[in-house]
Amino acid sequence: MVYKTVIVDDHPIVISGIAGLLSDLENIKIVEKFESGIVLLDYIEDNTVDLILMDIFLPVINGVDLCKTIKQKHPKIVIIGMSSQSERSLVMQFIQNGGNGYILKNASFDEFKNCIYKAIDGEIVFSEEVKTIISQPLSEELERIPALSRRERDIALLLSQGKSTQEIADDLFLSFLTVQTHRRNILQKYKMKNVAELIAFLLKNNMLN
Amino acid sequence: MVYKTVIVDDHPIVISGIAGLLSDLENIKIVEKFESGIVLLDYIEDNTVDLILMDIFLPVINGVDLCKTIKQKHPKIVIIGMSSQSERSLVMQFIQNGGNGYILKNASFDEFKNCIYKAIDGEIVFSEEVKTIISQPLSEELERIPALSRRERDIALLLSQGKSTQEIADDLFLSFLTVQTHRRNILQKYKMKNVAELIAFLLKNNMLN
DNA sequence: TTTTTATTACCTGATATCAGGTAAAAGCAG
DNA sequence: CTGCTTTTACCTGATATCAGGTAATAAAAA
Repeated sequence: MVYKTVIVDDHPIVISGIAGLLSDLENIKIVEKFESGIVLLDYIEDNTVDLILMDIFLPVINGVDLCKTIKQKHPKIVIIGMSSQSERSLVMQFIQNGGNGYILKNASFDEFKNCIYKAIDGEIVFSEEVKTIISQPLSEELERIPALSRRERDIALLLSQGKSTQEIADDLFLSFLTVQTHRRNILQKYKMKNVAELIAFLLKNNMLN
Repeated sequence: MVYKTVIVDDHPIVISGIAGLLSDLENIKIVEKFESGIVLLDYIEDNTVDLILMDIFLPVINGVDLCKTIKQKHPKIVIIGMSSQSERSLVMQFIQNGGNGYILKNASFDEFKNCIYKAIDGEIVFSEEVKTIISQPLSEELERIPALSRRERDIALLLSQGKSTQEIADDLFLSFLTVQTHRRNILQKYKMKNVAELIAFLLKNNMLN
């Protein structure tokens, strides 16, 4: 079987580079190249596509939303995201929105080739550097961040569920004033302005649940 | 090379089941079986371990935290998470904390085998059902959830950064009262009690960024 | 073109949060 | 056993949020 492949990138140079790399691959046939996601959406309505390689940073519509939209209508199309630099949360978001893999553009020809074949085979794939990015926080971020105490975690969790100070006090059989103290301590510990920023911070750092 | 493997699960029956499955594999040698994460942490300080298969729902310390702790000191150990049922966010959290793969316990022998070999080979692997779980929201959740309008998204983003109504108004060159209206509309749209719950909701559903 | 949705804006009052200071009892670690 | 951290608790005042209602303009969809 030959996989009909589309490349989407707003840099023509990158398109031709990738096209060159892929031209060697037997069962990958590049049928179209686009510089915009909107045009791609039109195209896949009228044409069969098996594989899409797309830049994540696109004008108008970003890669994550584009991927989501495509997968809703065409779940069988294999979509691999690409970018020059990246960060953990972006990669995870892309995968959560249906992406089948993520490759950094500095990946070697072999990496590209392997990732593409494995993705077609139904796996979720990452290029080497992406793998290290995904499990990065272990060495840097997390060591600097102080942990929540048990009680603080309880309270933060209830805060994330929309509970007020009074409701939390009732839930945990504490005084209103005690919960207030904990709240203040948590905000000070992480130098946050208010609960909104706090919850965002805690969730992004996986410190709740 | 033979991979020294440890199984951690609080159900003895599951341990023996997995041990049985793995006993056929050539270069996988099970050196220990634990029912608790704490004991495992002690063990790996004094012994060489190459591969860990761990249940995610463990007493005392959960699998995600256990994985994080192990990877901080021993990044080279390959860790695969397992559970009977699972949800998207849990799998993503496990991977973000250094996990090399995730398998549902109902996976076939072949799936187990393939995932383990690929993980050892440096890949991040998921069993079939996990893959479907990861990219699920496309069909169910997301269609029910109304989208944020552009302006609402701007405001929600600034809220998640700890900005007050007045600061947001200044940032976006709007009236304080306008921002207040948007805030109320967003809360009503998703039936949230306050910003804390809202931010938690939006982040969990990838509706910010 | 009409209708709907989005964006902008104002007013009021009740309630909640945030920041300041203070402090005692319990639990853990050196 | 003696510090250190955690958890508990109280007081006050300034500021912010939330909920109620109302409404005009602009933009997009029907």
